[in-house]
Amino acid sequence: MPELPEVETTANLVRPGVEGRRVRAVEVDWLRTLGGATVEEFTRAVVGARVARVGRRAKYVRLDLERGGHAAGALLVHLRMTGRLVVTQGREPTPEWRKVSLRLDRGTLHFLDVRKFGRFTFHADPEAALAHLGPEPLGPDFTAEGLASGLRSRRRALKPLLLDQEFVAGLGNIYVDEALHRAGLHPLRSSASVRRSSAERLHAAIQDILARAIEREGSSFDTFYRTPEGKPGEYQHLFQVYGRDGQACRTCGTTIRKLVVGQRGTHVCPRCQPVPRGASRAGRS
DNA sequence: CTATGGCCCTGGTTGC
DNA sequence: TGCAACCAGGGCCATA
Repeated sequence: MPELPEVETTANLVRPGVEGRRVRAVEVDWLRTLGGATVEEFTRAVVGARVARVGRRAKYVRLDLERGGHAAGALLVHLRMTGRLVVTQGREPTPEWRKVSLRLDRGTLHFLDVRKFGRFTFHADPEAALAHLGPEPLGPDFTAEGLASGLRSRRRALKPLLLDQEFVAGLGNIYVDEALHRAGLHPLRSSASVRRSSAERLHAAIQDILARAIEREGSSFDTFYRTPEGKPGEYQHLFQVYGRDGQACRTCGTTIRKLVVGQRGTHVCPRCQPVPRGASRAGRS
């Protein structure tokens, strides 16, 4: 559930404590977190490297490594549902639910993950590992024209298509529901049927909602997501539909309904987002 | 190409 | 009060 705004916030907040630091040692409590590498392989790839840069691509926090001033692969951290990154200093105790730690020449980067779905993986060729991802929704490659033609060229329900990281990278369940509501589009609406004007509204909604969520350091929808400073995000107070099942739509007063679309809890305002005729009937309340 | 369903996980919530 | 059942869900995979 950490989506683009939460991942961006995480990268921004751990950056000062990590960028420029050298990895002295690693600790691994849960092997699957390494995504298939052995502890020995992971250790060899990471220990002795310097973290040259902390960034974000899609829902990944990316840590670029260097050795002797030359690129030496990257770590890709995917928070999935309950992953968190935190930096501790001195002899602060190891935080609860720690799965992987990088002991740095100053401080320690910890990856915490209650549900163990997250990944903390090394890639010698990070570009190849990220090659399948679609455009960044806040980047120059994500245009209204591109979105409109992308929707037209597919025949999928809007919600699963927007969740597809190959189509556009970084959206998850919460922000898709919010963006579709803002654009007045039903999640089961066929992508091919979306008119140009609606595609433009959807494009604007995605960009505006993500930007505002980043400003507020993401959303804390459950007890797990916290910024690396330990604070909850603030965007959840601005949710229009997500988690508002049974409450009144802030736009029109109609009761918000919860459906299931593609196995995902999905929130709609029946009036703002009219049910499309002929939509695949995947959704039920 | 598109859709569906299972799997991985465990803390918090719900129902009896 | 106690406890079992259920729920959340991103990405990946197999199947239709």
